[in-house]
Amino acid sequence: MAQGLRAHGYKLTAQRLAVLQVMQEGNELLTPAEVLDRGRKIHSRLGMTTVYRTLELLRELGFVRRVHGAEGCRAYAQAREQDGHHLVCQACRRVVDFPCSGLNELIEQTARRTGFSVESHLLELAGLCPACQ
Amino acid sequence: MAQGLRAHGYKLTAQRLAVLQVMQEGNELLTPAEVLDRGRKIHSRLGMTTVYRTLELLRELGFVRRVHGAEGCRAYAQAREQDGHHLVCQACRRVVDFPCSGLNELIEQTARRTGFSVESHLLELAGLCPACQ
DNA sequence: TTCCAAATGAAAGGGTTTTTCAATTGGCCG
DNA sequence: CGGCCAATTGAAAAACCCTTTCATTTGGAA
Ligand SMILES: [Mn+2]
Ligand SMILES: [Mn+2]
Ligand SMILES: [Zn+2]
Ligand SMILES: [Zn+2]
Repeated sequence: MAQGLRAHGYKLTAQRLAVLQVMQEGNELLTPAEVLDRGRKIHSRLGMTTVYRTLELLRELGFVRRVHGAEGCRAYAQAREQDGHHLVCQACRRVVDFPCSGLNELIEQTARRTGFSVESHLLELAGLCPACQ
Repeated sequence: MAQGLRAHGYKLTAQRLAVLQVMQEGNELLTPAEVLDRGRKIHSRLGMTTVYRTLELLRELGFVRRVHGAEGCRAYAQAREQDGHHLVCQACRRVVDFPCSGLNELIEQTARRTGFSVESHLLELAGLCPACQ
């Protein structure tokens, strides 16, 4: 996945590798402040600005996805599934991916009924993971 | 809809009526700042704090819904459809509602596969309205 | 009317995100 | 290998957004 950065012409800096590692290690939802905390344990010289920039970069490359849950509106989680969505545990913030399938019918029907062209969608599920139920 | 406030035991203040009217008049996405601007034309003595409080109140009562679109993460739009979702025009910010049907299968399948219990979901569509296409 | 809990908003507080810009550095090239 | 330079970084400041506080006002019941 670090190779993905190279492949897109981005430099492999210690800061980016630290953020990358943080996002790959856990499977919880992480705020930028939490990514900074964890990232500094890997590379002590890491600034908040870089965390913000790197998370957005990883998002553009499809390595992480942003989550707009109840728990604040800016959080990130690893994107395991290509073109998938997140299901978040409300208790422990664990995240799992699920594939985006079964939405097409709803989207097409809505487009037909409203005359809109649908360009993108945002779907998130929240609930309780097996351990927290 | 003002009656809805009364029915739930809330006072009918000029401020609440102004916010209510603003949300009912247009069919665009509105940020709290925009609601304040428009609301002040109806009731000049209206504060930002009250706008925030009233929008959240109207949301709890189901009269408006919050939208987490690309265009900032806090915006509100009138909820015409009970238990529906929003489809937003990326160009002019016009909003239409659509009913939430056809998601159950996806949700149940995801719950089964992950072991999570799904308590809530967030779904938004974005695209271009007929006029903007 | 009188009365009071509910409602309001100005001001202050607090946290988050972005901008700026001088210093640093990854990686290409000779 | 060095040298070079555009890309990258981060400290500081600015901008932004939202919430809390609390003295004052007010809707509506009695
Ligand atoms: Mn999808
Ligand atoms: Mn729904
Ligand atoms: Zn859990
Ligand atoms: Zn439009």
